[in-house]
Amino acid sequence: MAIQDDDLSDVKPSLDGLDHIVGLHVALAHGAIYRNFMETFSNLELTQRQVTCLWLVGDFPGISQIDIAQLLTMDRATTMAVINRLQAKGLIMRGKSPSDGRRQTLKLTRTGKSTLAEAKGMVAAHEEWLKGRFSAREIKSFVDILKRIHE
Amino acid sequence: MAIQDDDLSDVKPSLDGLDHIVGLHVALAHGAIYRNFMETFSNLELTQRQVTCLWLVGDFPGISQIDIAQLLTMDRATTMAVINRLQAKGLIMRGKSPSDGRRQTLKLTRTGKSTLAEAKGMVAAHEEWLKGRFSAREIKSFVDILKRIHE
DNA sequence: TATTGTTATACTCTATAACTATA
DNA sequence: TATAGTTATAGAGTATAACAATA
Repeated sequence: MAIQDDDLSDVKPSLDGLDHIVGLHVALAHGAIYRNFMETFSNLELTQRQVTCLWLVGDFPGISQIDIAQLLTMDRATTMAVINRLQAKGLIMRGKSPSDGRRQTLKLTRTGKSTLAEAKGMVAAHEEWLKGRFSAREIKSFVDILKRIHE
Repeated sequence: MAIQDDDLSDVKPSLDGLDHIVGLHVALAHGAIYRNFMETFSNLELTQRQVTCLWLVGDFPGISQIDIAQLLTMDRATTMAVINRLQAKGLIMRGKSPSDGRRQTLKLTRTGKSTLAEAKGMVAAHEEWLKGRFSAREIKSFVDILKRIHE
């Protein structure tokens, strides 16, 4: 008689059967990075997405929502939601574009500027946690592959 | 007089200033993979997480929620939510563990088994999309690094 | 006391659809 | 017609806190 398909009570569960799924490893690594990020930013109460958007507005004052959406591969409405949260926190101002009435111009508030500066320091710490265990060569190879996936 | 900090109207926004942030590339790659996955699974209406849990239950009939939570680094309540969705779709059955009354034993339903088989074929297609552009050596190096991040 | 499941609650990200204003 | 922003709505994942049952 065949073994019952539920006769696995003494088998220790593992991910072995899924080990070849690259997408799973990406998802798990992303989750680990996400958790360390949130821990690092527990004081500032900012998410990865929010810091990234803040950083972009800092780098390109007057940037529009659609620009951010395209750079981060987000939907217009998704971008709207993230920017709304940053505005509610008082970090970003919306204005009208003088050249194109359809566009918003996004800029950092005074608070936004100082918060971004602080956030950059924390991102550096978080990145050190992430990169510290790898050689520069490994990081380069890793980022090259990631870019070929998302670009 | 200094240049105004909003005098960037003719600058094309880019991610250049964030290019050194490894975590961002992981997030963007994860997003790209997520979107292709959802597209691939639009018929089956299953997410990455759901397929992963279904696969684990298929590999280890009788597995408990806490086992899954630990393998995928999820909270107990988060795992509960995912399993609830799979049960609502009729793919998973809950039972009592005979040896430990605190534990649930999770098993696939008949529908769950056929759905998992179908899902595995689609995961293969999705993984081909992901891995097709890389050499076996690149994939190995990539997965090695991802594992060192999440393990 | 510790573990497992459960429920309640909340927040973020994600997207689609439809509407408004502008180009 | 096309683009940008907006609003409404919905679903998924994530987590914390507190409770019940069990070990």
